[in-house]
Amino acid sequence: MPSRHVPSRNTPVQMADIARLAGVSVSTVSRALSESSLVNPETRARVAELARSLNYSINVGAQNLRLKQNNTVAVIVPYEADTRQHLSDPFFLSLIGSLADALTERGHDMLLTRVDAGRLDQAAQVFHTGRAMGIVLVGQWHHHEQLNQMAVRGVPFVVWGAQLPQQLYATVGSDNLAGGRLATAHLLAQGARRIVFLGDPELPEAALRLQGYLQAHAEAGISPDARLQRPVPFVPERVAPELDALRRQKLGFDAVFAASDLLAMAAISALRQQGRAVPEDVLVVGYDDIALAAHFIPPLSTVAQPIAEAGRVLVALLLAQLAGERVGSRLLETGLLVRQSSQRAR
Amino acid sequence: MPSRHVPSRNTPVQMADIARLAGVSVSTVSRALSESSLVNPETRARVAELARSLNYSINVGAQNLRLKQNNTVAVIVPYEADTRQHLSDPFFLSLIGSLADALTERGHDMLLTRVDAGRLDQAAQVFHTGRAMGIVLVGQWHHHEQLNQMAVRGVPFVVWGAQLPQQLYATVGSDNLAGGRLATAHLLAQGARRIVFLGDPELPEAALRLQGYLQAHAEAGISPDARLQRPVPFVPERVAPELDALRRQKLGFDAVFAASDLLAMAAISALRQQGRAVPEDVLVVGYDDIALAAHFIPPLSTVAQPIAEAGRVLVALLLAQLAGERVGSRLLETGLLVRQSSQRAR
DNA sequence: TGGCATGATGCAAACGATTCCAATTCGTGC
DNA sequence: GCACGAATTGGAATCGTTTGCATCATGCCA
Repeated sequence: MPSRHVPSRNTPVQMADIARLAGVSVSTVSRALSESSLVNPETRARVAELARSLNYSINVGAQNLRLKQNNTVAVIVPYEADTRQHLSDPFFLSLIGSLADALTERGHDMLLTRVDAGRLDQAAQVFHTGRAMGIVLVGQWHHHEQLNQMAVRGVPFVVWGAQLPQQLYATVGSDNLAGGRLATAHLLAQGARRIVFLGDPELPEAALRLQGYLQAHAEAGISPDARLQRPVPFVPERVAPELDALRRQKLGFDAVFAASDLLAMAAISALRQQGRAVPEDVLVVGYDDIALAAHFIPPLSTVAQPIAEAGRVLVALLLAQLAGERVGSRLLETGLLVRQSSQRAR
Repeated sequence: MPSRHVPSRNTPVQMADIARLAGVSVSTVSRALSESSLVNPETRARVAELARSLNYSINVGAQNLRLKQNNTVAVIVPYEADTRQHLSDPFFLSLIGSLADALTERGHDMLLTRVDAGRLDQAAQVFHTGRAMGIVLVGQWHHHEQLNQMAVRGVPFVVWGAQLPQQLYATVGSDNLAGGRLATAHLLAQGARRIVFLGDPELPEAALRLQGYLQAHAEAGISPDARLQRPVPFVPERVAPELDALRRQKLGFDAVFAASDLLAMAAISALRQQGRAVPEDVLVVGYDDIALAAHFIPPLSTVAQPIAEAGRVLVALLLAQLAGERVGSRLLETGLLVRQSSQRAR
């Protein structure tokens, strides 16, 4: 029994159907639907009405093929194959959300893809197969050379990450150096003298934050203990063992600067396990300003990255590049948000 | 000057190019590349080699058009137009990550789209325009009727959410009723007697959790104070005002059951502001088991939803549906994770 | 009334692949 | 020596649109 409201068609209606019913040719239908001035206003209205009543929607695949166009952008998230790590860091997820918003705003489709970080070159496939007009690469990466090759081959893409020397592609990222310096200077100003750095310096972004950390020390005339710089991957589970190791090695510290909020929260939690209170015994600053940072206990001081802006800028740069412009990298401003986790109780 | 490694072509290489260079017809190239047994093994090898050296990749748009196929799945996230709320709840972001994993595993592309929750019917466009073979709808929704209509029209889709009566489409969701009951029963067992419920009962999922809350009370022979059921949207900023209102109204309570971890964390934070400690003064249980729940302070008791499984099941159901099977809804098991936030200090 | 600009429409060739069918070559059995 | 089947290959139609070009009717002006 057919539905009461809508006659269900098994085969999708297409221009030819409308043409037949309207008694015109497909050419005319095509022109009418694209508001061409070549077609008689009356016919145009008739066709438009018919299309609407038939619930017609154009086949974008065919359209794209004919027009050699495409308005979908691929957002690619590399993952570490060895850990088979899933998409989980709230910051990157938020960035994806932000990209989704920015792309929808501009009327583009977003193709979300994950690729093995080791086979990053195959990211270009999505472009070469014509599935996407351009690529936004988001996430941690150590594959500078592969990206340069992609750029040489003319694949349009932008990267969320750190700006490196000899770089043939455009990146968007927060000012990691300044961020690291801000956070560390703040901790020093609060009286901290032995500050642990948590983060993976193999990732350019984290490396720059570490550099900022060192720079702040230099500016304050303090030479940091290198043993307090702890290379940990961005996985919260790895934090507690690291802090335990510090304790076993009897390396005292009075503050922690973590290269991500997730690490910072894990650190606070681990410290609590050790019986050390934040901020009373140890000061902590994170990085990212994820949604939960403000609601953490204690509220987490952190270096804010402008996420909403990040999505917009990434998209803008990609589109500019596609328009033929020669675009440079963009550094987004970072700001230090001082909350309770880094304020020495009076 | 051409690149050292790869001659950069401005126009993408296609079958015709290979055919010309190999001295065969496009038909043969097509067959060779699809490993057809119709073509001579030698020619096949020659063509394959040529394709590889030219860095050829097929144009999937054209292929899809010809084959009337399509292997991209649209993941649609409705948003509330009035609040213009962005994609931010960690749970939904994780679910998207899980879907991305499940789809990549099966070799499908994922198109991420946001639509105005008021215009949910236009979600079907992505299907009708042929951009996607099917749809996964994720997120909060109050649009039962619109979804039923989509189902009637034959749009293939599955929904993450609650199972409702008179439902013509398939949903996947955790057992919200059981989850709400588990959490509440646990709080009651811990000695709580006045339990606040935080969540928006206009959303079917939250409504079921509330129903579980009531059911647990009934089973314990306790009649809950209706004034403790607070309808708040899933926005952390709305929690503190709600708890303040409770205080002004002098409605005492000794526990909180929040319909999401985000709300629970906001609640703990707000309580702390009021000078009430968790779990010493108030017990708290959340819902979702987001990554941070375990690292919160105190570690958050919560009802775990199996996120990784959720993605896999959603995809499996959609594909089954596309294969012509008549699929029913699926309820995923929920488990209560008791951490410190709900354990009365001894 | 004839010529011509103008407006509205249709035909057919693309876009880049797949596949049915016909054509060609070759080997083989009678 | 001829017919027939198998193995390869090419030609051409097709998927659903767009668009250059040709066509045709109409109106206007001389």
